[in-house]
Amino acid sequence: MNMPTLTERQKTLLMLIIRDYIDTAQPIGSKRLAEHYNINLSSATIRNEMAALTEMGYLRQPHTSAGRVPTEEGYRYFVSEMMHSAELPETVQHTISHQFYQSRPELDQWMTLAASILANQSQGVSVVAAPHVESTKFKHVELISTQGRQVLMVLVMLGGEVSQQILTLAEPVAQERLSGTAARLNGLLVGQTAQAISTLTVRPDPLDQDILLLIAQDMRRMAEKASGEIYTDGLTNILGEPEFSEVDGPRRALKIFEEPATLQDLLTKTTSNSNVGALQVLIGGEGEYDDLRQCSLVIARYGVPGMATGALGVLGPMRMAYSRTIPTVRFVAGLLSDLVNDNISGE
Amino acid sequence: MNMPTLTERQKTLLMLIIRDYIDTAQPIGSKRLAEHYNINLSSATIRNEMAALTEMGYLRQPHTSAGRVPTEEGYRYFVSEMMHSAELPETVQHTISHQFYQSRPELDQWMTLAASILANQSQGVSVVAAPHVESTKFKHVELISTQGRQVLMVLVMLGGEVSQQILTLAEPVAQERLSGTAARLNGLLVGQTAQAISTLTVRPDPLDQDILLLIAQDMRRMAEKASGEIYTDGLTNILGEPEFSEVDGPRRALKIFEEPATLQDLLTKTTSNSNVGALQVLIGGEGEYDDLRQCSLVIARYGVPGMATGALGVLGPMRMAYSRTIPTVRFVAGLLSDLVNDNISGE
DNA sequence: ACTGGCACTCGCAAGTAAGGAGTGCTAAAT
DNA sequence: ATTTAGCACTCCTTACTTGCGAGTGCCAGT
Repeated sequence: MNMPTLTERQKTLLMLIIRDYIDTAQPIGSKRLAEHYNINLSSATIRNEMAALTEMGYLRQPHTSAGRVPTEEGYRYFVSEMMHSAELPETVQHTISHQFYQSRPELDQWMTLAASILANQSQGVSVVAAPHVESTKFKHVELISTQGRQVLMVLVMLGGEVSQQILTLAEPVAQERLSGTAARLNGLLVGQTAQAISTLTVRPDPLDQDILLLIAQDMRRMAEKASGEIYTDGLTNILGEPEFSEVDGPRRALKIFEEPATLQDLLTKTTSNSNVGALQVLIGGEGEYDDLRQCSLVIARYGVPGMATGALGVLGPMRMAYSRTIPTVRFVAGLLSDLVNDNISGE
Repeated sequence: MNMPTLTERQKTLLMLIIRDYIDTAQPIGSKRLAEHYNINLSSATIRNEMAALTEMGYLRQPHTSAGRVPTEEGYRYFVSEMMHSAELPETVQHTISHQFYQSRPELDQWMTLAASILANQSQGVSVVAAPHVESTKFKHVELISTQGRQVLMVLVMLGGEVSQQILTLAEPVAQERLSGTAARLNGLLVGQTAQAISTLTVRPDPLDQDILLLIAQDMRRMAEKASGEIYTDGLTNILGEPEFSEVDGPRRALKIFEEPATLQDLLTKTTSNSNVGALQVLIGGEGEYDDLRQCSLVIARYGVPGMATGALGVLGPMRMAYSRTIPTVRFVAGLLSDLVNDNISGE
């Protein structure tokens, strides 16, 4: 795979071909190209250039005498060229922002909305992973006797997340004793991680130790759960695409969405080494993900590094509308970052 | 559509044909039938009976000279005949129960598990709607000052559900005053519905009234949200079915799953007039749901009537494995009913 | 360096023919 | 009266041709 420089003309031609192919899903011929776009070139010249581009690995012929189709390498070139120039129209930006700021200020509302917007704008399948709080730190615990041996435990984290759980104790405990335990633990645990908490020993009341362990356990569970929440939308969008109607390609691609673990893994792994705000485009599974061979994935990480980050992206056919998808993903990622940021600093 | 009685032989034949068609997805001919199953009849006799069954509307010929295929009416007969006899094998029952009782005792775990089991057993798409608490009644409120003007409000319902929310007040309020408000409201509101609460007026502290309104609002929101949660699994199962690979049938059917509102509507409407435990089979959309024309839906309501009920079901091609799906849906519905029941009475 | 022209390739659509599965009907057999 | 064997008929399926056209590569001319 050599990487020679393209002449300006070859570049223009390549971009045209790919754009056209993305629209029509059909091999692009030299004649068609010469007629539809007013480049002052004859089909013969274009043929020569096409031959060169094919030689270089950017284009491919489905069969001896058919038009050209972009290769994965071709798409990569296309994307890298287009990446910086693409911006979402201002009106669209406003519409999207508006939707976010007028929705209820709750995480799952935002996630659902983000998934919906991504799917609609890109006409692909969207995936949004809820922000994962990177260091869950204790802030406050409250113990409330509700009925008999049952106690409601409310746990507040430094990030602002709250978890509640109903405990069933071995024997009834009076509210005063519970309050004492809570007060002592609050004094002791502020700012600690689950890890640290589980190694502590506390004295006066044996109940304290029990509750402490439950707190550590619940904090670990939260960390797990928060990172597991995945929102998705637009599953039906890609079913209509021609490349999916033939073989069982869609099954293999959609299978990924049925296994949250795999998906989660994919999102975190591919974006873990990239910064928030940076955007990554995986074309054709990049040789690693076999189930995504015919697909492309545009993903980005969002959130506040070191505090809470998540990932979001769009899956589509390799022939996806990158020029629409990429700016949308970037914009929504930025928006969510802002929201997460507001949320953390505000609470 | 006349509804004549079938002879015993016609009945046997019809059942055989449908069962075979469900397996093979191909029109069933008289010869094949005579050879594969050892009924002591010649193909000619079978042909006569088939003609009769066709006449009565239970079978259909795709074209003049092809085998027979069941009509919707045929499937209905099949289902109604099979309904009572079908039981899930004990070993399977145990396996499933086991999975439930060893999972974490949380609602969303159960829902996910139920969806997963239904999808796997039936090889269709499963839908599980979380139980909707029919009368959300107040039990307890707790107000905890966390930081500055921010207050954590924890709301416990009679059914055992808990909701927490962070309020931002106009000005900082001391914990003592919050506790006073909480105590007064707790005394006043126990057992009341959101509806009733929102009409009350409370005196001593103006803060009381504000909090009261927030409580009512939060209770209404909870009621909404609880009924909206839908879990689904096995979306890719039906993509492999031959009836979906041709036209855009799958798109139309799967579209339903993209709009939670529609789905919710379908589940509640079709099961609202049936008792918990009763099972309903919708074949071919029953003329009402156009998007489901080629599909069947097996649904059941579960839970404790008057307290909390939900719905669950399986969507598949009309040619679905009813003999497996129906008992599974029934069994899982029963299981979830027990779990909901335990949950309500236990807390 | 570009373009017009030309021979060539090969997929695609339409048309044709053979094959076969399945049917309905009739007449004979039980 | 019911079942069965036989037969003519229908019409889908498959395979095989054939012609067309889009597209190509290359060469010679501008």
